[in-house]
Amino acid sequence: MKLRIFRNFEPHELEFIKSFKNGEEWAEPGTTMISEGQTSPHLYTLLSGWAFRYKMLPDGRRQILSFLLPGDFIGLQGSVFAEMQHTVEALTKVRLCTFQRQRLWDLFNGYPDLAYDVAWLASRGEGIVDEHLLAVGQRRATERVAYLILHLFERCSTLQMTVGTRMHFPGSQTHLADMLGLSLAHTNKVIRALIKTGAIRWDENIVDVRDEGLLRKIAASDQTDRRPRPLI
Amino acid sequence: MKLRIFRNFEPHELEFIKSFKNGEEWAEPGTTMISEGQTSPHLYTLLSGWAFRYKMLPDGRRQILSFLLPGDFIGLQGSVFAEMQHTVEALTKVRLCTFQRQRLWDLFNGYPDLAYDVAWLASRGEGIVDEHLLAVGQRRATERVAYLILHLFERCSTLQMTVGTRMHFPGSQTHLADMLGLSLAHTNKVIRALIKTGAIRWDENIVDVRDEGLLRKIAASDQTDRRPRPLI
DNA sequence: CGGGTTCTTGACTAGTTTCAAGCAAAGTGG
DNA sequence: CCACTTTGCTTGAAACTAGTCAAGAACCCG
Repeated sequence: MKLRIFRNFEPHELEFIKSFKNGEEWAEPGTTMISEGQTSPHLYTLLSGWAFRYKMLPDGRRQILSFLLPGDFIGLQGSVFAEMQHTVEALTKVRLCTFQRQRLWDLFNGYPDLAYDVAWLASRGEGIVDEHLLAVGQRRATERVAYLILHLFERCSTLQMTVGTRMHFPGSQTHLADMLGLSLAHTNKVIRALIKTGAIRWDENIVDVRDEGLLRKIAASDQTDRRPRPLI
Repeated sequence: MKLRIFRNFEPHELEFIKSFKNGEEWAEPGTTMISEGQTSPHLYTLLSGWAFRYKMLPDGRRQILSFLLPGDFIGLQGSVFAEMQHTVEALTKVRLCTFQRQRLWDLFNGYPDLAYDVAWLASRGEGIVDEHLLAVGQRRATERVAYLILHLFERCSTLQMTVGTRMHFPGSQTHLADMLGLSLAHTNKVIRALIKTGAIRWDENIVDVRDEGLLRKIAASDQTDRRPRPLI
């Protein structure tokens, strides 16, 4: 998986990444990789598959904070902090690159460029959550759904996980609802309505962005964001 | 301002911080310190006063992403990224410590402990936004307001900006509404209702948490978070 | 072939927004 | 120093968005 969206690394960096790397693991869909309140001994990079971060209220209401795609760091917050503030769950079967959390310190100590990349990824993560907060706080239901589709489509597109105007979304509508702060029933109605406008199609987990311009108009969105990213 | 909530620094670190530091500035309330889409040459640390980060939709709807209190970094995202993804505005008169953005690289390069602290602050920032997203996405109006009061009170308390159970909140109800994703009118009604429960009082920008337990119960919240933090 | 998800839809309800109006406090300018 | 404007707070009534409840259909799994 050599994408030009990843920046080039120096030989010594690659060497460190190799040594930093602890191993690879597979996790089945539904696996909880990291739990809120716990101190995980590992850090991960998502190599393939989808995952998501979420928080829950005592009574069970769940807010999905973000979806994680290949290249995303998992558990960084927990390694800088003491305990994780959120839970991470695999949405599909997932391949992970595992790191030892203690070695993060070595990284900061000896590999400033990589440390910078880590900060970059953390910063990018916050940017994504900011964008979600804007959507959930200010957009109405239809706009929100349209926004989320565009957001996911753009990220997938960067990772070459799209085929033309189509993208595979492995989550259920419940996942969308929990991400958007909407009820399942209403999320469904909005999706149906969006399909009727002709902006998208939606069959069997395949989302087809038929009319991106229209979808953007519906989302009340202008944002575009395609910057190169580091790979760790 | 020597608080024990800040960690101790090594002499060489203090020296670098001094050299890293570019100067101090004052900004009046309402000043836009950093604009979305722009590349600011500076990074800031908030030394005193309140500020807030926000994003807007094309039609003017505004989502406040977080409030910034003394010790918080401003513009970190923009310095790691190319351009800022949000706007930062002073809520009160504000004292800032300014840094040259380019020197952030020197920091990562020569001061891994400080770089780690920067990552820590970035990570903490994301945690705060996560918490807000949970609130805006899942809590209903009354719970949200209660949550936000508790959140601000705790942060102020850590910074010793509270007096007993009272805290000065320099924002207007419009700011609260824009943070919570509620209309101004409804925010006001909810605040009135909260006062009636006896959980809080609210006079002239002074919020008095009369019954923290009750407020927590209303917020459907358990979260507490008082960890030591680095000062940069 | 059940039994369990996920999706779909409709009817009803409730939480929130919108609209509107009034009031108090704080500026502003003549 | 007094209109006059502006800003922020407060409240009520009406409208509407989204939630809740309920039930059926489609699909998958064992």
